[in-house]
Amino acid sequence: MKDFLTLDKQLCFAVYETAGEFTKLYTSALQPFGLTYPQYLVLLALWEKDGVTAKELGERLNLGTGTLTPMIARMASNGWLRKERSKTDERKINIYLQDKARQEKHPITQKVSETIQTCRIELEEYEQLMMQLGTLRRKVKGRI
Amino acid sequence: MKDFLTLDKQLCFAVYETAGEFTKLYTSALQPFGLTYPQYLVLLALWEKDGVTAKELGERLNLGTGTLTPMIARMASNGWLRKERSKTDERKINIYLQDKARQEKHPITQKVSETIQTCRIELEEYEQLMMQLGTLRRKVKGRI
DNA sequence: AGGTTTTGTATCGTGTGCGATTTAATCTTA
DNA sequence: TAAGATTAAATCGCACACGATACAAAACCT
Repeated sequence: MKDFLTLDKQLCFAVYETAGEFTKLYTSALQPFGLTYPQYLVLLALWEKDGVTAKELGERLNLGTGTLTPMIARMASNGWLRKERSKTDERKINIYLQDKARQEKHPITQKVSETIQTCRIELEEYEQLMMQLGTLRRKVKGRI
Repeated sequence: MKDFLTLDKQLCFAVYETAGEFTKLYTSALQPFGLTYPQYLVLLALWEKDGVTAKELGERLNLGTGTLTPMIARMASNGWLRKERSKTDERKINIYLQDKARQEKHPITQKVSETIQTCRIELEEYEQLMMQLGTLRRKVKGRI
């Protein structure tokens, strides 16, 4: 416990660096489609459930309106999605995929899948990490 | 292997989210000192080895000049560090800690250490994660 | 119903993060 | 040694990411 600072430095940094490497990998895979990594995460969320409000999307992705609003605007102007003010509650914005996003789903996911597979991550490794990162994330989040 | 896309989504997102939670935790711990999380990482690197060039620092932190140059400028104007052009090679910039950074080292690391300890991360968990993240990072980095 | 509070978005300012370009200094090599 | 290549920083443009603030619509409340 006495070298916790050194250790801590390494864990926070390990997560920080790994996230950076993922961003670079996905950026290169997505670049041909004119998508950024965070935009791809938005598409992933919408491919699972379309027509959600900005708030729901933000909760799903852990992003606030300060990040999402301009991002949604960019993606709308690039033809990926469409904003529509809710009829029943004028405060809400519903977000819908456009045809382009539905049509490109397979090529995009195919390309990403191929790219990820070149990393040769073992299934066991994958599952362990998912579990441990989940535990870690909950602990870190719970403390704030 | 057939649900790799779904799994993949979850791993990249798990790393992405965890990094975000760390950022929030550190941001709140460092805010009293007027430091951001990336700036704290710069200090950590310099506390270990002072007087390095911008390039060395960038390699240590995995950051390019487009990120580091303005960050160093901000930290210099906030009194944390000092830039000095190398005498022997005028292209290089050496970066030195200022007194403030040396004096505040203990209070800062103390506060961070306390904050991290509230997460109650087990040593075993910690070491496993460090190892697995290292492996993952190398695999992801190696593929680009 | 009308005032208050809450809620959902939008906007703003600051700080990363990155690829591409630029500039100046150093190194290479013919 | 002078032209060309390489290297180290700086600069630029774009896209997150976040906290704070603003604002309008809806809900709440006697």
